[in-house]
Amino acid sequence: MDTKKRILDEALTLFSERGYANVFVADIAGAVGIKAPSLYKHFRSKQAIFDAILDEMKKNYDRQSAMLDMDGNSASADAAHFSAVSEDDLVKTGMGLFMYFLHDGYVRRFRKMLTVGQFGDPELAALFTKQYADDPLSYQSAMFAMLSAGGVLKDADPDVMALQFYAPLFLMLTVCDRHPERENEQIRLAERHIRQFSRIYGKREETL
Amino acid sequence: MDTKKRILDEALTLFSERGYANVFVADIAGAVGIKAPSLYKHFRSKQAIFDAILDEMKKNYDRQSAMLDMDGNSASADAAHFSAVSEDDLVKTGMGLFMYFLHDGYVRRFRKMLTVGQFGDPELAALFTKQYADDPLSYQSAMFAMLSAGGVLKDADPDVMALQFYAPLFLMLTVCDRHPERENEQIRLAERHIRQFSRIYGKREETL
DNA sequence: CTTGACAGCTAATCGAAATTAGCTTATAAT
DNA sequence: ATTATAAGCTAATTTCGATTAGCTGTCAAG
Repeated sequence: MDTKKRILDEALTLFSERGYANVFVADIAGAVGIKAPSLYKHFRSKQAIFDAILDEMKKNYDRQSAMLDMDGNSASADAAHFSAVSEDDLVKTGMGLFMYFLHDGYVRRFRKMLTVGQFGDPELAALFTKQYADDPLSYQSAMFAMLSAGGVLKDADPDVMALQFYAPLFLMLTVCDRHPERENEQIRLAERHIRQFSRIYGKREETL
Repeated sequence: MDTKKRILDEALTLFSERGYANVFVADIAGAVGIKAPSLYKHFRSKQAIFDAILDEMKKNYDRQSAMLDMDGNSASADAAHFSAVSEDDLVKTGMGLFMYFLHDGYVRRFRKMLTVGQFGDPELAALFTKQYADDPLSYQSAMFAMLSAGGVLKDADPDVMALQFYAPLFLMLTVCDRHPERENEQIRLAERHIRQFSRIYGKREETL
């Protein structure tokens, strides 16, 4: 029935673990519980499976970023939202985002697949940069600009603030992707990072 | 003559651009100006070429990190070195490091190769994490600890300072690797980052 | 001069993996 | 009941890319 979906799902897992070239159609079939030739009842080729995953991902990302206001265009939220943000608030939302990226099976596998497959394919490279650099930075930059305007944070360059807030989370994600056993260590570090960020940029004088 | 070296050099370029599996021995041979079978006069197999690159890289890294004191063990430098560091000093050394990582052909191609090839191979994943996360962080953490002790910077968690200093540079490197045309934009951003970092953590009150 | 190692070449060979052919069964609509 | 379609299987077939065989020319040592 939904064999087609199961194929996409298992293929994504395998691609994200070993990369496109190191996954054989027989592996995908095996994971689904069928034989390789049967895959061709559902997809024209191995490449078509990959492309289908990509399409689905793009749809998902658009939906998700619409939901989270994570895309670059969002000047939608207004300053009121941010006028009363505490350190704990920042930690909560920051860690929430981090944990979501870290643990959501779909997001995670897709990130790994992109990391693996990107070079040589300009389209993939662009997608990677958009999703994991430009969009988050642009969203957070807007957010920090409002936090500054709202008097919650110091009045510093919001692009740089976004960079200093987000880049550490990105680096820790890449570490976790490669070494799942270091997850807890990285989660603790992430929290320390956000707290310190909040103290450093916060206007209120809290103990340093 | 030094055909062997030329093979390693061209292979590294190709691997870094397209990944191991997408490079054919014929491509490497072609880049060197010979035919595929002739490669086997110099290396036992395609894998042997890859391994040789890796070995050479490890040697280079050890030599280089000994030179730059970039490895984890270096508590060697003493506080005196750091007792009188200005914002411009930090910018100069930080940007120097950034530009070196960005432009040095060898370092750059190796980083891209590791990025591409890492999953599925635990040894490569470990190498990547060591070279591009743990070692720089640990070195810089030590450095910031001294800068704090020396009264140059505020007295904050040095691990987090290192993370907030280094991770943005790392993120910008990955952007540049995928989109060379954005290099200048990223270089400017890197400088803004370092300056702001220095102001935020600096003890002297400079204009914000 | 001649011999042997070296580095290159062309023309096989080998192997692995994707894809196709063609058969079978089940199910659902006519 | 019949038939068409979907989805699976086994057994080819095809393709492609790594590797091997075996020949050739060069050049330095003797």
